[in-house]
Amino acid sequence: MISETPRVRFAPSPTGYLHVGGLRTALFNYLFAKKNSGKFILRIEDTDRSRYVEGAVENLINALKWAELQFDEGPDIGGSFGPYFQSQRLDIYRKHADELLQKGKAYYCFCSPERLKALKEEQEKQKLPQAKYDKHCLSISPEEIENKIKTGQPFVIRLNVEPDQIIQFDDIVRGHVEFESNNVDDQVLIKSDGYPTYHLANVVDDHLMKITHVIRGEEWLSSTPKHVLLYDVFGWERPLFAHLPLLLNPDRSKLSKRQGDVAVEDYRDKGFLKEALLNFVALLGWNAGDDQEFYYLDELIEKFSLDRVNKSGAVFDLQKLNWLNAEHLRKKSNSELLLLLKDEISKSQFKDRYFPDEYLLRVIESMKERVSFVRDLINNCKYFYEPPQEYEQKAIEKNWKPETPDQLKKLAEEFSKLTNPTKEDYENSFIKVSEELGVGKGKIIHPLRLAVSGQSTGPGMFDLLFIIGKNEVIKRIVTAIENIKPL
RNA sequence: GGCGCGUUCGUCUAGUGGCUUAGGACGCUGCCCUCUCAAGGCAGAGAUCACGGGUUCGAAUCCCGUACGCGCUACCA
Repeated sequence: MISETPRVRFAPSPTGYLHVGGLRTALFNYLFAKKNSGKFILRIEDTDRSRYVEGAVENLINALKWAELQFDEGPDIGGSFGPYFQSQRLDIYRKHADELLQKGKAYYCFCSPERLKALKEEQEKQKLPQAKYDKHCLSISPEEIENKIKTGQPFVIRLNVEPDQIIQFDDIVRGHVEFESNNVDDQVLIKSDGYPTYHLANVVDDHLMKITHVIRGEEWLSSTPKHVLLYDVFGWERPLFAHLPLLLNPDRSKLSKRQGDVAVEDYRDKGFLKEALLNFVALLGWNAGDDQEFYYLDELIEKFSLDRVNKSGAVFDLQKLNWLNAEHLRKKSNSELLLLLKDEISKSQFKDRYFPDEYLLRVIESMKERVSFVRDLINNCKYFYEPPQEYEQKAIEKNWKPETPDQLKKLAEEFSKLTNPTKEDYENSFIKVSEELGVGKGKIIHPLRLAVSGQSTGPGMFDLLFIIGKNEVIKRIVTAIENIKPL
């Protein structure tokens, strides 16, 4: 056994933001660790200097923290297997590459990019089944190597893949997988800038950090034979592999920026709740085998298992995400929603206005079943925050009759007689007036709604009146009568 | 091109040889509830389980082949 306690890692490269596919990978690692009382480690794979992005690591960590996927070891919190930035472990990789060099399992290569390019073109022209490096530098004598290095010739270190081998491993998700070593290229291990490639770095680090399960996206499946080879050549025990199905665009290609939002930050900024995003992404490629679709994080931990992960890619379906968001929002308590709403107000056009908690709580109670996002608690019912700025034209045409102004005037008069009216008081007054006028409820209720809210949809009429309050209601009725001019 | 992986309603999926006239969810349609919009309830449309061969008394489920899709094929991760 490698270790009693499972240790897993999420190893993103800092390219600027956290991809939702990355979030799913992080989540599965996290769930697996928590479920099995293991450790969840964050490691930054920053070995490509040309792709260095300022602030990317901070973004990554912030996104993970936002989602509440707290890691046990990582860049900003440390741990006993650090450093957790690969760029700070260069000497380690070099040392291990040297070991391979000594064992004859790796070799220096001085080929120029031009020769490599020409080689590839030549191989393609000859229609060779697969294009790979021709081991040209394997035959250079030790003296010559020493000389080239001494004179400052740039070099890389390549893995010396033995031909005619069968490389096999068992993937937790996909079962038995095998490759022929003839199809595996002599992969560069150390680049000419001295940095390791992913292949070397991830194997060395996973071993040194005692990673037991490598849970990552399917795009890595094809390079797993290289990794397996490295474990064997170092004489290390291999971790278990689990390759997760890809997240897909609607056209079934790998989820990409070109076809919509892919950054976790984008979804956060659009107002998605972290609970909903996590819940949604958990269901992409995994299910517990029952009909449950609504989950909180702790339930996911409870039910998660790698052997219920699917093999085929999953389309990222926004409609279902929206539904889950509404579902999670409705399940939240009003006081929880109050905090979120106040935060949203502070970012809205009403940021300078004051609304008592008690008032907002009423708004929430009346609206929570009707919205999908916290910000809808403002945008779908602005009339709770300011008088109607305009009146829905279609509703005017449909409900504003010549006799309406008089009827509403009568209602306003009746309302003005009330002191501290409750919802029921409004209703009683309303019934009284409609009886006196001899008109059906619906004949006045729609114009009333229009006058008070400017809209034709919303919470129950009497809730609306109660929340807005007597004086304001009367004021709005008067304003409406003055301003609504049917065509 | 090579190698690898995959293929159940539009989408996410259940299904591991008979319980399946293939179940659920999102979305869609209709009805109910109702002052509107939602929520909720009910109903409906929607999958010859990619295709073709086998194995078996019996296959979405096992085997083989084909097609299609996707991934990888870098001194990117």
